Amino acid sequence: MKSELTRLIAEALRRLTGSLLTAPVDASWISIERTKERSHGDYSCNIALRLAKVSGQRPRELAAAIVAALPPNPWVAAVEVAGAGFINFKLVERAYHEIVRRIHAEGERYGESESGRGVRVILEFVSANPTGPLHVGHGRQAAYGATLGNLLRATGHELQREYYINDAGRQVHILAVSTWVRYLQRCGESLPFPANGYQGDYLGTVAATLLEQRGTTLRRTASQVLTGLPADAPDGDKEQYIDALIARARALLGRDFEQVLEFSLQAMLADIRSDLEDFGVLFDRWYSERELIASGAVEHALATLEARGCLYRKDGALWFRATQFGDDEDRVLVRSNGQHTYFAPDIAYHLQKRERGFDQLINVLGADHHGYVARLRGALIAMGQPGECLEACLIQFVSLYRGGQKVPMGKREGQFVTLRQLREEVGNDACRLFYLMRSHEQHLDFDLELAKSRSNENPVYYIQYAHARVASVVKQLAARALHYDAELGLASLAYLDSDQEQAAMRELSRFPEVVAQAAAARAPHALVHYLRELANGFHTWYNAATILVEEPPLRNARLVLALAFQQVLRNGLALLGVSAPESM
RNA sequence: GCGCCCGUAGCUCAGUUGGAUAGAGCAUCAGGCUUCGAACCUGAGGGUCGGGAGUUCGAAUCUCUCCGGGCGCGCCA
Repeated sequence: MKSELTRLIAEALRRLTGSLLTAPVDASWISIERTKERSHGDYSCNIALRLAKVSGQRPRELAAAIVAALPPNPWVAAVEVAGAGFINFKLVERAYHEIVRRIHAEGERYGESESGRGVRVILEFVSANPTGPLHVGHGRQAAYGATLGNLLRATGHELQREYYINDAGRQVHILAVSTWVRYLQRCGESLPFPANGYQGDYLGTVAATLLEQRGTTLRRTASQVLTGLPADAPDGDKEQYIDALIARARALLGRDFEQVLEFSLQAMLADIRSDLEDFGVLFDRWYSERELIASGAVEHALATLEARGCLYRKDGALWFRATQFGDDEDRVLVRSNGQHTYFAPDIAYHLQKRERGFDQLINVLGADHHGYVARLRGALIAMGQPGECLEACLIQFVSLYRGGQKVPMGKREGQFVTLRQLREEVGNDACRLFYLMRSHEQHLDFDLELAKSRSNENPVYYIQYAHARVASVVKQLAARALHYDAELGLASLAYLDSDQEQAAMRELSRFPEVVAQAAAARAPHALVHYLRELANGFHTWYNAATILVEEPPLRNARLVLALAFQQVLRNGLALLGVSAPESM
């Protein structure tokens, strides 16, 4: 409809060119918007206001001239000039009946569009280090990424969803040694847990399983482990200590060290995967950093940078000239000890994403990673890629509140709340919706009591209830020995002439635009707000009108509208990953 | 110190190429079920859009500045 009206305006402007307008007007200047207020008609155009300046006309006079020059159109019932010079369109009723028919015909596909056709997108999200369970912050990224993926698919993008597994590097060695210390403690050895180890209780469980499977074959005495090691924090340096401990573990365990590592890693990954799967968060591929490294991708990336003269050696390390590409300082890629930093494989991974043919690289990241974006983009540019192809969606932090009190979440002390705990406490539906309710750019206060409450204070039920209410009406049909005649209903849409019904059809027609806009703006929360308004429209109408009336045409017309509501609610909830119950 | 994000009703927040009288939910107050589910609906009160200046027909939105909060600035990941 918008494009239809844009065409009308463009045609009118063409007719005025040479008389009122000296130069042709670019079509991109024409914007058609939905009116906020019913009295302003259905759509509005501000072109006269925008052109007033360049053409030297008074806005209202120009608007009147444009209106006079508009070609006739069967969908437009009335056009008028209002306010400072807005051109308002009122559509014929049939235009809205058409929407109801479309929803009926398209069913679960209603809302989809082609705005992203031909665009290949790789969406990387969560990608949490496999060194512990996911926490509530990851949960927000998971919900956001999953829904953004749904929105991108719904708008025709060619999408790949990936989880990048950081299964190489120092942190997995720390994971292995942390598990081993827990294991030794379980064996009865008395030794302290390293300050820089992974503190959470979960490793105790992993160690217990390890003990079951391997018996005491991995046991070494505390003095074997500790003798000659530097002091741990707070007296010494926790980094030096953990590195020495890792070296000692390797020396004492030999090849078994790798097995402890692998065992711990797989345990963590299994936990993360099942957690996400239970949350309805799916990936097309789990991409292993180790496999990436083994494939030679890092050498390839370094060679690409080298060939472009973007590397240099200093203090025995290999540096990337990041400052030449928008970063604050140059970055080390290969340390003086020969080990590469985490940054090197990351560059390789993103170069490879481009080489796999993706146009857009969307990364969903925690807000604390924002400093990292410029660096990565710089590297892509340095390797000859367009910097705009990388897009970072930074997800702000989550605070949990219980009864007005902030729940302490210290990751260091291992007392953070896990995603699993949160899901078990409030349920997946409330969890997904609460995560997505607010703009991702906004710090989120997650109220546990509110999310759990089965009351009118909880927005989750408001939307689901509207869906269930329609199902309930349909069930009533049988109880009253009536049946639903879709054909009759669709032929009787003119009976839907109340204010609520007119407003309902207007609201329903917005859905594809909302989906497209939410996808384009990477803003799933816009969909939540729309669904709330849609549910409000339904509840208002439901309270004002009786659906199951005597006259068959009116009854079936209202049933068609009710089912259209239900369809759009269901489609929207599906995009959010929230269930649409028939009863609750 | 430098950089990024945020500041809108008592509380939690929408408001994205600058548009018409700044909107929701919760909370508060007043109403509505012998009728398809009251987990609902109707109405009311509540605002210097953090302060100030600028840009223009028009600013919550853009620019500058100040104030206040969050986060990031490693040969850690």
